[in-house]
Amino acid sequence: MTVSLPAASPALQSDRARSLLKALADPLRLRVIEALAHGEKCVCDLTSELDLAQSKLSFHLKVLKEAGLLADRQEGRWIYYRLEPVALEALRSWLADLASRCGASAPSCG
Amino acid sequence: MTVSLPAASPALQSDRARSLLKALADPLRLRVIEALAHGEKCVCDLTSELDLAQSKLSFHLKVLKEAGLLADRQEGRWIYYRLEPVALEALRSWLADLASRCGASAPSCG
DNA sequence: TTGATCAATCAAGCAGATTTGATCTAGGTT
DNA sequence: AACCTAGATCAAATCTGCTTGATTGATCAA
Repeated sequence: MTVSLPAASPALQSDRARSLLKALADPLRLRVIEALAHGEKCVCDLTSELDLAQSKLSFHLKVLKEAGLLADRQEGRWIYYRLEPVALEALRSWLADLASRCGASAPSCG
Repeated sequence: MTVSLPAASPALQSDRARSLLKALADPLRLRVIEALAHGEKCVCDLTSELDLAQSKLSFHLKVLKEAGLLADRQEGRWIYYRLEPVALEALRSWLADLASRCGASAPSCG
C-alpha cells in the first residue's frame, strides 16, 4: 500500500538529501558554513579569516552553492556569500522524517 | 582538562557532526539507512534486498556502525543491524543549532 | 590605457575512499 | 570429524574528490 505523503515540510528526496550531506561532510566546508552562520561575508574576508588559498576557497564555495547551501551576490568587485537556511531546514526535516519512520513501523529500530 | 561536557541533547561537536554527515553522504549507505528505517535486518537480507556484493555491504555497514548510526546484534550465525535513532537526533539538533545561530546574530543570513 | 585586486576556472598531481575478489573465522549441520 | 553458510577482513586496483599553481575575466583606480 502506499500511505499518502505527510503534508507539510517536504520530506526531501533522498537524492537531494545526499547532495546536502555530501556538501556538508567536509571539514573545510563546515568551517565556511560556520563562519557564515554569523552573517554574510565576501570571499576576501573568508580567505583571510580562514587562512585559505583563494582557489581552494573558491572551489568549496562552489560546491556549497551548487548544493543550495549558499547564495551569493555581487557588489562592485566583491562577492558576498551567505547561508541559505532553507537548505539546512530541509535537511533537518529529512532527518526527522527518517527518524519518525523508524519509530513508527519498526519492529525494532534503535 | 578543560570545560565539562554539555549536559543535554545540545550542540554536538562539529567534528562529530562531520563524521555523521560523512557516513551518511554516500548513496549506498543511504540506501542501507533507509532499508533499516523499516526495522532491523540481517546482513543477508540486506545483501539480497539491495543486491550488493557481500564484502561491499560489509564495508559500508562498518562505516555506518563506526559513525554510531547503526548497532548490531548476533543471533546464531546471523548478524542483525538496526538504526540508532539517537545519532540521527544528534545530527538534527546540530543542524538546529547552526540554523538558530544564523537567525540570531546575523546581519544578513539567508 | 595601464595597473592592481577580487574571484572563478582549468590542468596536474595527490590522497583518501570505494570496489573487487580472495581468504579467514565462527556457528550450525550431518 | 567434515562440511556449509553468514559475515568480516585484507590486498590490490580503481575512483573520486581535494589541493596546488597558473591563467583569465571583471571591476575599479590612476
